[in-house]
This record gives sequence, C-alpha cells and structure tokens, in this order.
Amino acid sequence: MNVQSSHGHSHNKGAQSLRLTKGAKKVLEVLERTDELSSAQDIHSALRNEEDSPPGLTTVYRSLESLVQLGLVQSVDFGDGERRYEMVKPGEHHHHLVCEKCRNSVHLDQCLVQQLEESIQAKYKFEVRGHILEIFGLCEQCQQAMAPAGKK
Amino acid sequence: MNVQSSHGHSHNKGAQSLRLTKGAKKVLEVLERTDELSSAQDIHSALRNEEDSPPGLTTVYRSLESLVQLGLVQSVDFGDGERRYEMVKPGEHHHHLVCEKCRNSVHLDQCLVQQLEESIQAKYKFEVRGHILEIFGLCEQCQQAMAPAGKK
DNA sequence: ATCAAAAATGAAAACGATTTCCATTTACAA
DNA sequence: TTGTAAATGGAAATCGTTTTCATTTTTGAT
Repeated sequence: MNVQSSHGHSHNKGAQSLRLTKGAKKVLEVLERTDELSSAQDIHSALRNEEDSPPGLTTVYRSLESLVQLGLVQSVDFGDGERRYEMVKPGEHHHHLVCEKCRNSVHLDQCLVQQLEESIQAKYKFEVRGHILEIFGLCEQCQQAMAPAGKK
Repeated sequence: MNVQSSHGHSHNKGAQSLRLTKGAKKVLEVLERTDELSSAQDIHSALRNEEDSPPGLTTVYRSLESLVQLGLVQSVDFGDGERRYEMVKPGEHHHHLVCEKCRNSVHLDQCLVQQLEESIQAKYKFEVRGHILEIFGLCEQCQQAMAPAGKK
C-alpha cells in the first residue's frame, strides 16, 4: 500500500489521484468510527452534523472512489440500488450475512470465492479478478423472534 | 411449480398475480430464445422489432417481476446499475463468470453458496434465504488475446 | 513570499434505470 | 352481455449517482 497525504509528493498516474485529500480524510474518519455499512448519503449527513463546512455530496462520492481505489474502503452492493461503504484492512475485503428482517449484517471471516479461485481457474480457464458476494437471510435473533409468534 | 395461464382459475393471493399474462408470455418468449443475459430495455427493444403492438416498458418490468416470482426467470445483478434477466430451470438459479473485457459470461454449474449453507448455518446461526454471487475476470480467449500484445 | 498550473471542490443540472400514477383497455365469471 | 378485477401503456416521478463547469485551494518552482 502506498497511501500518502495530500501534502506528500506523488507520482501516481492512475485513473485518478491516489492521495488522501482533505475531503477524503473526513470521509475516512466517519467510516473509521462506524461499524455499520454507510451509504454516501449517510456519510454526507454525518459530516453535515459535525463539520462547520462539510464536504459536498459530490466530494463524498469522489472521496469514496479514491478510498476504494486505495484499498482502504470497500463498496458493498446489496442489490437494492444503494451502494454502501465500510473500512477494510488495507487491500482486504469481506462479504456479509445480511438479515432481511433487522437489516443488520455481520461479515464472513473468510472469502468463499478466494478459496475457490484455483479450481475455477482450472475448471473454466477463467482468471478471477473480482467478485460480488452477499448472503441474505435471518440472523439468530430474528429467527427466534419469528418462531413463537408465527410468520412475518 | 404452479404456473397457469391468464385464462386459468387462480386463487393465489400473493403480493401479485402469479399468472402468465399476455405480456409476460411475450417476455418469456424473448428470454427463451436468448442465451445472453438481457436487460429490461433489451427485451423491450427485441419486442419492438418483432411485435405489431409490443408491450410497453412498464409491462416488461411487471412481467419480469412475475416471472422471477414464478421461478422461471432469475434476475442477475452485476453491480453496474442495470439488472439483467435470463431463463432458468424452474426454481433453480446459477451464478456467472463474467469477462471484464468481452463481457461474455458463462454460468457455474453449481452454486457455491448452497454448498455452504449448512456450515454458515452452523457457524453463524444464520438462516440463508438468498444470495448474490457473480465473479468477474478474464475468459480464456481474452487472456490469450492479452498475453502477446501487452496490457489493455 | 509569489505565481502559474494542477487538483479539488461545490452547486446545479444531467443521467438512467426503475417505479409510480392514473386513465383506458382487456379478460372473464356470472 | 355485463360488471368488476386485472392488465396495460405513457407520462411523470423517484432517486442514487455522475457530469459539468466555474471557483477555490494546493502545490511546486521561482
């Protein structure tokens, strides 16, 4: 990882700047102390409530893009049309078990796809570069809350 | 499976009618002869080109929703904001290896998540009800096409 | 410190897939 | 045939995200 502050020298020529700009730092701070997944809007409102001159929504989006490219943040797609973000250990990623009832999520401690990359490669001659994986269902509490009362 | 035509009697009270309406039949026909994944728009244009009075886009969306509920069609999310659809064996589903270069996709013959449901259940006490899984990378041809020439 | 160029920023407009509204048409049981 | 529920289509509305573009801030060289 080669993360540098906006004040450092950078010779990256990637699709976009790989520096931590002022806005990106603020976004990262929000994500740092949140363990829930946050949408861009969530982050934006959080900043609105605590900053004197909060970054605009556009900047939040751009910052998230940079942070994702830096490998500090991952974007998660639950298929509901709203992307969420969360901090990850640099360069790592993980997937979630999302409760359809209470909407809480826990993350898997290992990636099911990574384990299978080799066999996919061997079987399909396909070079794995990325993947989406999210699992939906009922968490333990919601299963119990549901059992006695009946369905729904 | 309990699929019935629009002319059959139905006493389903589901969130929405589980009959095969005229529009849904046309949509299904398009999907039947396409092995590519199709977006709602794709299906709509296909119908425009061959029907005298093709269903409107709204009807295409509604039909797809029914067909998915009936288990005849699955919707696939590649995370690019456009949902695609394809026929499946009734009640089944599958996942894809999507080539990032040529955009073709092949589907996995077995579901990696289903195999793991039990262990997820055991380990996380989580009742699996559904999931999203798509794998991105390079297909064999594109790997070869890339090797000699260099990157991109 | 000063200056020009590059990068970052914000507000508003644009986008685009999907959904909602609502008035009209069609299907079908009686 | 007729009344009612379901289906349909077109337009408008949604809504997260991206683009545009003018302004401000940062940066590196002088």
